[in-house]
Parts: sequence; C-alpha cells; structure tokens
Amino acid sequence: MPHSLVLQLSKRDLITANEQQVLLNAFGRQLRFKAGAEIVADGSRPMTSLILSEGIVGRAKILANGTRQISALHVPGDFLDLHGFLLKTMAHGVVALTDCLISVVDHAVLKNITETAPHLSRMLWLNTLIDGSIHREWIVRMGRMSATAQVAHLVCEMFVRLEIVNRTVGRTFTFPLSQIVLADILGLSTVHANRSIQELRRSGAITWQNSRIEISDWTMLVDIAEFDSTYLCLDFEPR
Amino acid sequence: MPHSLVLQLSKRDLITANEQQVLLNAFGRQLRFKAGAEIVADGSRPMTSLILSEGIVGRAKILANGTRQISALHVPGDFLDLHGFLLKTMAHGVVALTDCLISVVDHAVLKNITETAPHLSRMLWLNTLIDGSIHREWIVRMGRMSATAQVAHLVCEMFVRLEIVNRTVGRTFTFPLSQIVLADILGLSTVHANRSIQELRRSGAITWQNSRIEISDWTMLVDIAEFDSTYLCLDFEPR
DNA sequence: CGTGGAATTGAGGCCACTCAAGCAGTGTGG
DNA sequence: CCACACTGCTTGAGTGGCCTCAATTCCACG
Repeated sequence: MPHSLVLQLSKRDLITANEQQVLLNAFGRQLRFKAGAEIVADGSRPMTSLILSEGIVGRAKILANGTRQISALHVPGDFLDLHGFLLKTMAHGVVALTDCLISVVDHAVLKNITETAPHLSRMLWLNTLIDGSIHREWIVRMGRMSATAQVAHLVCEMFVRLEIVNRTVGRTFTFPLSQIVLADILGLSTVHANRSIQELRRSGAITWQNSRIEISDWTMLVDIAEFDSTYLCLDFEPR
Repeated sequence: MPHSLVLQLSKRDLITANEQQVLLNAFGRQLRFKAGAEIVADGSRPMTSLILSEGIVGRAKILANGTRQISALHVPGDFLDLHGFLLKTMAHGVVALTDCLISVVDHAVLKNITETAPHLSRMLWLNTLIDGSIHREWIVRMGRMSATAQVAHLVCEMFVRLEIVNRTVGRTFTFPLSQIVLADILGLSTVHANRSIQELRRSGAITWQNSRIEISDWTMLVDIAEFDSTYLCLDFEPR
C-alpha cells in the first residue's frame, strides 16, 4: 500500500515511479504525538514541514478570551504545514486531535525539489491550493449555513477525504473527535454543537455514536449540506 | 511606479530585474469590468489567470437560498484566480466589487515559468499561500469574534494590504463597498453589519463615511480586532 | 465501585436575524 | 429646475438561533 500522500497526489494526476521515489526519499524521521499535544507552536519558524501518516490533526488559533478556533482539519497523507516552507512564520498552532504518526521533511529538501522537479513541485503547490480551497468552503459554511447544515457539510467533507486514503469502510468511518473539538471546528458552543448533531441524527441522514459515523442517506446528507465536491479537486488530469 | 504585483512580491523577497521582466512579459491583454460584473463564473475552467491592476474584487459563492458569501477580497496586485492554474475547475465565482482593470496571463505562460524559473515560481506559490493564510484568519474571525471585532479586523487587514500597494494616504483609505457587500464578507445581515460599523465608529477607533475610512486610533483598533499581522507575511527574507 | 471526561438536558439571556419603514444622496426625464 | 425613482444607509420592533451557566447522565477505566 503506497503512502497516503502518494494516494492523494495520484488521485489528481499521474505521479511517476521516479517522482514517488523522490518524495519517499524526502521523508526524514518519524514522530509520534499524543492526542492534545502541540505539534507546531503558533508564531514559530519551523525548518521542516510535516506529513501526517496516521491520526487527525488541526490547525488552531487561541484568542485572547481563551476560546479556540480550528481553521483546518487534516487526515493521513496531508501536509500539516507545507505553507511554512515559504511563509516562514506560523500564524497558527498545529495540534494533534488524536494520537498521531508524522513524517518530517526538511525545507532544504523541498527547496531542492522546486529547483529540479517542476511537475512534482506543481503537485506540492496543488496540495496547498486544495488546502486553500477547503478554507474558502469553510468560510462559506460558517458565514451562511445553519449549525445543522454545517455539521452535515463537515461529515460530507470528511467522508470524501478519508475515502481517498482508504480510511472508510462502506458508508462508515471512525471520527474520534470530541464534541468540544467539533465545536471549535464549527465555531459553535459545545452545547449547540451537540444539539445540531442530534438534529442531524434525527433527520435520518446519519447515525453517529462512539466516534463511528455511518451515512445512512448520502443524498439527504448532501442535500442538507448543499455539498458539492468540486472544491476538493477530485479529477485526475494533467497539471 | 512598478506594477502592484511587483510591489507585493518585492515586499517579501528580492525580485530581480530579470524576474520582473519575465513577469511583465507574461501579462497579456487588459480587461475592464463594471462594478457588479461577474469576472469568472463558478464552475468554469479558465485557461488564464487574472491579475488585478485597479479596483476591488471578491470571490463569491451563492447558496441555494440566494444568500451570498464572499470568501476573499482582492486589492490591486493580487492574483484573482492563480489557483485555477492547477485546480482547473473554479469552485466559486469571481466578481467585480468596484470598476476594475485586470491583466490576463495564460496558464501556458505560468507553466513555462514553473519549468524555467524556480525562485519566481516559489514567489507565485507564496502568493497563493498568503491567500490561504488570509482565509484561515477569516475563519477564526468568523468563528470566534463579535460582529464589531470582525469589522475592526477587516479594516485592519484592508489598511495593511492597501498600504503595501500605495493605496493609502496617511491613516486613511477609500473603501468603496456598500454595506450589502460588507455583510456578505462578514457573514452578517445588512442590518447588523450597519449596527456593528456604527458601534465601531462610536468606539472612536475609526471614522467611516462615504467610502472613506480614517483610522483615528490604530492601537485601539488593533486591540478591538486582536489584529496580529503575522498572517499577512510582511517580512522581507529569502524564500 | 468510585472517578473523570464527554455527552446530554434545562433554563434563561443576548446577539444577530427578519420584516418593515424612513431618510439621504444621486441620477434622470419632463 | 423640480418630481421621481433608485440605491444605500439608518432605525424600530419583534423573533429566533445560538450562547452561558449549571446540573445530570453516561461511559470508560482504574
């Protein structure tokens, strides 16, 4: 089984054997983090970028009043801070939401790829563009959708993203995030996140218990969420 | 005066005379759009990317119930859809919020740059990474900040971004967007956007009348907005 | 069997929403 | 030159979604 990163890239364009080799050679040491651990500190200037191999990770920002907002969610195969390669200074923290396994790539190696492997560089660029596309969708979700629709949208997105890296089984997947974390993703209070999840359950589109989500009615779920997967860039084509 | 795009890139790293030439040679024909015009359609597959020379542009998505959410705002020197180069299919529309002047770059030319000019390619990549960084900040803003703080944050961001491209005069700048558009940016109703602006005016941090914003008390404004410019990537350093 | 974290429920309040009307500035046609 | 539309800003009133605080239940685990 290829690494989830290769699965993700190969979903969007052909990654040659040679390019795969370059990528895997770029991987340095592996790190493990416990759920709740801070992986990259807000304001830091990392010299490496991180690739998630197992677990779920969030990009988070803590506000003055102590509240937290999670601005991105990551599944296996995602880069956690590829943007740090060029942005240099982190404007948010990166936090493990479950136990995680992570691989490290030196920025020097990334720079070398940009100097010698144009197509692979474009695919890494694409990786960050998909990040951005997801961000925009979240902005739309947060700005104009009801709490219940937001939950539905998140479930749709997670299902599709996890399916690409073979972390779904049929119409089900495990999603071991507490409702406290969910609330920080959706920009809601814990109480209201809970009630919104309940309402979505009552709709009959999903069942969700003990970190296990089953999509009982995909059509209904998509309808509630107004979900259109275009923003996830799922087409295989030359880039 | 160099083009605003060069101003923006040169703020973050040295752009050589040769690189500037490559960029300006990439510019194709110019287009004009009236305020309110659709520049790129949601779902389309453009073969070019657009650079804004004059005016203000938004990336927007219309929901089923007819409401609109603007997920990004663009000032002169910004690429409007550089992400379209690799994402291929637009997952949102691009709309002129004022009268605009725009330059066109063929994707083929961009591809050639990625094949032959690694550093310039990284700077274009950086451009899209800053986009993404702004998206994340907006998510935080929308998820966890009060309406008034949101307005304050937007004013801070717009001031800094416009200052880089010389569109500010002292502590003032023109911001010719209606409150209807403002509401679509902030994810609020028009009425509440209006009341939030009024509250910010009452605080004494700004005056805002007839599309002209003056920042009377930058420190107070930053304080209300919890504004930290790190996410705008304003440091000049090798990338 | 006690403990602690997470999920759930209840009650009350506030922030933001909708609907609707009034006002001000600007452009247009008679 | 004025009546008039038209658009955008402002205000009022009433409603509802989401919030806070607090208590209770549930469940995994030592």
